[in-house]
Amino acid sequence: MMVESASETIRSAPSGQNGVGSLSGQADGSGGGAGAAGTAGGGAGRDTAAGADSNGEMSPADLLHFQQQQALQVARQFLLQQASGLSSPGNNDSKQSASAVQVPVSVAMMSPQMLTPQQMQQILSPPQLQALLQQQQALMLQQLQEYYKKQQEQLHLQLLTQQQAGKQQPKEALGNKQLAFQQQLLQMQQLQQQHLLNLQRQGLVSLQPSQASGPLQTLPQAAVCPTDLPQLWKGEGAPGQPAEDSVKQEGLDLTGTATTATSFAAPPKVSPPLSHHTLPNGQPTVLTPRRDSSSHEETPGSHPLYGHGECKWPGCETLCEDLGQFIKHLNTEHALDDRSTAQCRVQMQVVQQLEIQLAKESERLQAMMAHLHMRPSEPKPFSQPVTISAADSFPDGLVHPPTSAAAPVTPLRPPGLGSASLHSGGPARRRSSDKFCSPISSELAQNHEFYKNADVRPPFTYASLIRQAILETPDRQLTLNEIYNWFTRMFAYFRRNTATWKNAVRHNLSLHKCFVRVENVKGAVWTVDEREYQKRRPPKMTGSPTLVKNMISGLSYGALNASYQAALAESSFPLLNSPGMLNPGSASSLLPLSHDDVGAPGEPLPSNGSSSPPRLSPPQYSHQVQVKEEPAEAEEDRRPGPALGPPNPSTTGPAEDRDLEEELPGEELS
DNA sequence: ACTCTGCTAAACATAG
DNA sequence: CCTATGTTTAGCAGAG
Repeated sequence: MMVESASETIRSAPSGQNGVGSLSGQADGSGGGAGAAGTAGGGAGRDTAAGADSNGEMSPADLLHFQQQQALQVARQFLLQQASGLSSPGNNDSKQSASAVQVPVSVAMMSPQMLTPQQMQQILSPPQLQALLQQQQALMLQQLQEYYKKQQEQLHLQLLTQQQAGKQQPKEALGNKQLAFQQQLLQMQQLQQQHLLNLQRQGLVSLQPSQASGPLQTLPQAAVCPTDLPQLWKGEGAPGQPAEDSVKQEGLDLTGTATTATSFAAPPKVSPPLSHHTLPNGQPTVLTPRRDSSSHEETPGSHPLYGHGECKWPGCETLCEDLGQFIKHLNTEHALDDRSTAQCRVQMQVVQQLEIQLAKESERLQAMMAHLHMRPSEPKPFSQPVTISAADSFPDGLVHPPTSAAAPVTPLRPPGLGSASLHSGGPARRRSSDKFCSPISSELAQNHEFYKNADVRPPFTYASLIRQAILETPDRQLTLNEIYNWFTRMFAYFRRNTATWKNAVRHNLSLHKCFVRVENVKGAVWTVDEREYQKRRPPKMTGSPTLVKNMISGLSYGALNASYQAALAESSFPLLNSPGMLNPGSASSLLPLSHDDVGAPGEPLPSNGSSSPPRLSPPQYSHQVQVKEEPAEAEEDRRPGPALGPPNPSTTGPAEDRDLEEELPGEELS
């Protein structure tokens, strides 16, 4: 038990480095520095974004309420007018309605506030209603447009200033800022859409496509910002509710629950028009919704959902010869229906997941850079909007997408170290980076694609790489040649200079006691003695004082205990960080699993096909520890073995013993 | 300045 | 003899 918790704390130490973003606060010492920087960054970002947001002055909910109020007012006015037999000359609509109106005085005298829309409908004749609606529609649209225009101006202003400021900052920072702004923009669009929906819902706006394309055409379409999902689906369930309550009491609360259901109809409108690439105000904003999306071929005459001659609608891939055909296809196959909306929804989730991922990774990068003192690394606002979205992400147990987006996220950009370490080339003595390799499997897992393709020297020591290679296999043993293969398979860098690094590998295998050569039937294989490996690690863990401290304190109680904890820390933590786990959505469900897998450090990398079922995990782990017990190198264990022995079993408990039993026979084979 | 660690190079040994 | 595999030594460099 105690061990468990202890290992937890240890685990947190490396995490301070690796998962800086989230756990920054954890690490003390130097790690703490990085963490502090990271958090500071986040905070600043939040501020900035908050500022951007607050520029709106009105929250979506507020705006909606305001509009509802307006609608009510108009309605009241209308009723009053009708009741008093006055028809306002300025109101062209009133012409038709005036004659038809026979509003019971009793009703008219009722305070209009008491009227629900339904009541109004009962009271008013269709023509009257229509007139009313049109009137309101016009009014609201005007208001909306004014509001959004203002918003956009502000946004653009901000964007400009930010871009200028951003020039001195790292590209990615700028990119992120832009992203933030794009998101804001999208958010705005979403807002508009949402309002439209609300109007629609309230029956205040009829949504004939034709009509919608009229004055409303600038409102919805294209990008549905995932960030707004919650909003969208929650209806106006925004934080500030007081106004809403009052509105509801006034009777116009059609929205409430219905919202959730109806709002769903929103996205669909997205599909039909292809001409709408302009932004809300018709301004050809610089910020195209998905300007740097994968579809670079997005030429003027193209459609975001059309590329390489096929429909890019998720899961569609229908071939279309030309744009026209595609559009036809789009309108027929992906019209506004349940399926399309559902797909749209899923896509939103996907995007949202990606954005969350991006935010996390960015944050981590910042923290890493800060920690490395690579740059001033001012706090970047970028992560902010995403952060918000992340916070909101699944507010109300919305259908978490079947993790659709979850797993596939494979960051393909250079690992944390940034350009500095990328000068790979020559006799890179990037040992320093070894600090960061503590959670090697995590780092590897996350950037595995990157290393695989980029000719960049991995920031890991040969020893750790070899270990990783070995541990990745089901039986945690490899021949020299297999190790070579692993290197070349996993790292583009090791496809060159073979003589050099192979020599180094051999050298390391021989040199380090942690690598144990085991004679096999068909030759010799190499295994890892975790205990030895961990034993020599502590001094290296400069990056995480916490860990070192723990190790030291642990040593005082029992050397092995500490090293064992360290082993635990290293072997288990990375898994929590493995790509799949990064997704908040899936994390919760996966975590338990990962915990089980703790024993299999190699796990994260699927490449090897290794991995035996999870059940192996506990055994696996002890297995590693157990390796030392191999008869082959009994000599090594002798010294530390006995002394360390006692504490060890106590921690691992029976598992280890069991493993011993399992292992020994196998080993004795040789 | 010293030590530790890691990398590279190279010499050497051994087995197939 | 050649090659693959291991072992060992030496020098250099970065970091604490």
